[in-house]
Amino acid sequence: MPELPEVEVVRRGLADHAVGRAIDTVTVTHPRAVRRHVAGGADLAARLSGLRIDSAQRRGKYLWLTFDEPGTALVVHLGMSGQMLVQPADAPVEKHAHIRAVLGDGAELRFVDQRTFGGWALGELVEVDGTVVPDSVAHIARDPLDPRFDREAVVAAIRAKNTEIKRVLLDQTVISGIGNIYADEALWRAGLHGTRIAAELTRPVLRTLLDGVSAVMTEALAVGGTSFDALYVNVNGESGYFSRSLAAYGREDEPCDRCATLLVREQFMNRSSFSCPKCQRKPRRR
DNA sequence: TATATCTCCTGCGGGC
DNA sequence: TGCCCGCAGGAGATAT
Repeated sequence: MPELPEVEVVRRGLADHAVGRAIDTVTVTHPRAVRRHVAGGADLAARLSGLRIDSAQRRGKYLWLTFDEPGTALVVHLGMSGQMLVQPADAPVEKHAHIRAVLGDGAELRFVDQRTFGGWALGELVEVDGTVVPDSVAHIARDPLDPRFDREAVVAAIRAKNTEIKRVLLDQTVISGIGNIYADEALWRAGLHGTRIAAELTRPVLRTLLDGVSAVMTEALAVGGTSFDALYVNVNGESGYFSRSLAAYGREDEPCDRCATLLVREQFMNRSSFSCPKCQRKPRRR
């Protein structure tokens, strides 16, 4: 499941293998992959044709390409299973390849997405808080790897929320890039249960939590991100290795690395949460 | 306005 | 073998 480290790996791959190349033609074969582009797949294909890719950028789990046409960006969200692959044009077409962009030198940029939660859309670049981002990304908060990430401002934003801390970590308008996996990992590192009320946590505790978020993402990025199966790969189709280093996520009934208590799985927000019942005490109420 | 819940989607694995 | 069902979860839509 692509979260910030996985999306950053993909962005770096696009920077290495797609930037500088021109787009000849684009073919959209699944309308759901362009549902966020309200003018439709034909419009997206026509507008991309002939553009040269100038840069690959990212905020949180969103990434976008800029072109030699100023002000225009191709916003890409990988959803749960999206892949951006740069392939030789004669390589076998993947079963779930929904968009194919033929690049000028014979390669193809392909958007492959089994569960079709992701997609492409063209957007206008706008300036928000001193940074230029696509308009559809304007509401997304800075992520922990952003050089202008303001930890104290995020601490204040979290303490303003009268809801569970895990919900807040997953709220991309407060802090971006965190999904279910890294939320569980950061909460485990901070010794916090996800149902603790955000507004009741102290500033030092939240600073520790945010430092844990940054650390786990940096460590994951260093080994290519987290892969459980073939659904997350970089632009060359290779998986990351951070799943071997996870301390909480997916480790139900395994001993906690700190205290050896067996980790538990609980339902939260219609998804699974993993925690240590000893290190991460549940709040008394709720 | 803030918070909570629902919905979309497909492949896999388990149970029968 | 084949069918059914639950599960995985990001984010926008809808409900409270």
